[in-house]
Parts: sequence; structure tokens; C-alpha cells
Amino acid sequence: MLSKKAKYAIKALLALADSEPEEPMRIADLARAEQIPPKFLELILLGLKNQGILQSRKGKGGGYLLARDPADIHLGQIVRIFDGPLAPVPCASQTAYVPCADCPDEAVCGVHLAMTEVRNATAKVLDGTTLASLRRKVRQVKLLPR
Amino acid sequence: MLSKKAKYAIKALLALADSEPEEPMRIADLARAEQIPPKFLELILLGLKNQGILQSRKGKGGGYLLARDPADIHLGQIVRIFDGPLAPVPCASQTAYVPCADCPDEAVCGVHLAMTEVRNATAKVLDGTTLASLRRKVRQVKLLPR
DNA sequence: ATTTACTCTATCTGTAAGATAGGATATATA
DNA sequence: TATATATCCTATCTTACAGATAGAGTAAAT
Repeated sequence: MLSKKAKYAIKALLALADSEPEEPMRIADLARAEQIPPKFLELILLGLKNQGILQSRKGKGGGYLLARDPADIHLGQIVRIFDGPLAPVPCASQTAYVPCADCPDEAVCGVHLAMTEVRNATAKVLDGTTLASLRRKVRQVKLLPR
Repeated sequence: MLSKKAKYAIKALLALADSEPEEPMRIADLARAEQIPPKFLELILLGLKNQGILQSRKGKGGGYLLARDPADIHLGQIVRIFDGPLAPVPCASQTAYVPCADCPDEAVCGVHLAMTEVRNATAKVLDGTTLASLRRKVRQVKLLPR
């Protein structure tokens, strides 16, 4: 399951990627636009800032803006920040590998084998999706007659 | 994250698929072989039985055995039993779809779009893997020189 | 009858998610 | 320099769930 934090983070980042590049957005505005509890969003944006995804400006006219190009911000990174490794089991993680204490031989473990495939499939999608590419897809759908 | 229940279930089922087809295995033996807390495994096997994956025999010489052909038991089914839908968000689930209360238009939601891709990639792996196919892979690795 | 092994319900503990509160700090501008 | 504005940061609350254990009940074999 994707946590609310990760979900809200993606929504907020997407909104920022869709707004004026040099114009900061306030927490309160972002929260209202994306239907997110403001104080909760505050925490999330702060986390994203500490990870170098966002930058902030204090005081009047302040707020948050993207610290990097939307084409350089991958969903995989966002999800990992809030929900940890993508792999369903620690022994299948590439970025945060931890062996199972009980497993005598990982190479021959069915769970390890199957879950490594799941983690690779997930990583392919999330590390292959950027804020820019996702925004592009959303826009494409918006143009479609419905 | 894969729950311990789902993980233990897969391990136990794999062990059963690897044992004599008509010979029941006792909870205690299965627990020892797979390093699973016995009373916890008990619950898990019971669940699998109630879902028609396993059958059981009581009394001396009793235990659990597969209720179906290993080629007919898919990992996706097992994971769904214990961990619910594969999709990271309910609005991306095929088997247990629930719309987001706050989402005005799902078709145009970036989270929905990306997470649908993740769910499809995950389902492709897990619904495409059976106890039989997984056992085959494990055996293949076992034959490899290491 | 007795042993064996599954069946079922209840319960316990710890941890984490989701969320809120409120004071501290920095910045713009009058 | 005072004041309004907005982020920064830490603490805390509540609830739910995962993981696990206990123990009495039931059915089958010998």
C-alpha cells in the first residue's frame, strides 16, 4: 500500500510541476487545491525539502517550489522517501537490502525469487516515471474527448 | 510490504508442492522445516483451507495437503487472501476497486495513472506465477553450479 | 478409550500511520 | 525597526493492524 504521505507528496509535486516554475506555492493553497490536511502537508513538504526535492522561501510571497527539473524527479525517489524500499521483502531490495535472518540460502528461496521480480517490475514503472512524464500523460488524457 | 502471513503462506505452500502429493504434512513439521512460529502457521493454513487452497485431514496420519494442482495455484491469489488487493491504492485495484472520496476525476489523476501501471506490473508477475512454475525456477537454480 | 492433529475464538503487545498543536525562526515590506 | 507572513520543528494523540500466543473444542485413526 502506498502511504498517504507518499500519495499526498506526489499530488503536491505534480501541482507544483504544473504551476509557474519560479512562483512559490503556499502550503495552505496547495492543501486546499489537493484536498490535503494542511498541517499534514506541512510535514510532507518539509521532508521533500530536506531531501533536496523542493526549495522554500519564508515570509510574504514565500512558499515551496521544485528544486530540480520535473524531468529529473522520479516517482521511485518520492515513494522511497516516505514508504521505504519498493521491494515487498527486504531481501529483494536493491537500495536497502537486508537478508532474512532465517533464510539458509536466498538463491534458492521461492519468496526471494518471486518478490525480486515484483520489485523489479515496480521499480521499472516508478523509476521510469518522472514528474514531467506523468504530467505529460495527464495532459494527454485531458485532451481526449470523454 | 508483503506481510509475514503471505510470506509464510507461500513458503508453506511451496513446501507442500514439493512433497509427496498425497501425503499430508503436519503443521508442526511444516513449521519446523520453514522456520515459522507453529501457532501462527496454524492460523495461516486454516485460512488457506477456508479459501479452498488446501485440504486437511484430522487425527493420526493427518495434516494438510494441496487441494488443487500446483499449476493452478497462483501467487496473486495467495497474496490477495492475506494482504488484500495488489494495487498500491484502492482506486487502482481491479479486484477490489474503491474510488477515492476526494478525487474529482480519476482519469486525470496522476497518482491513479501511475499506480495503475504499478498494479498491472505486479499482477502480471504474481498472477503469472504458480506454485508449479516457481518450484521449477527454484529447482533450476539448485542445479546450477555455485 | 485414547492419542493425535486440526479447528476456532479470544487475547496480548508493540509499532506505525495519520493527523493535530503550538511555539520558534526567518523574510519581506511599510 | 516593527509587524505581518509563512515556513520550521518538536511533541503528542489516537487508532488500527501486524505478529504472535493460549487454550478449549472437535474429528479421526488405532
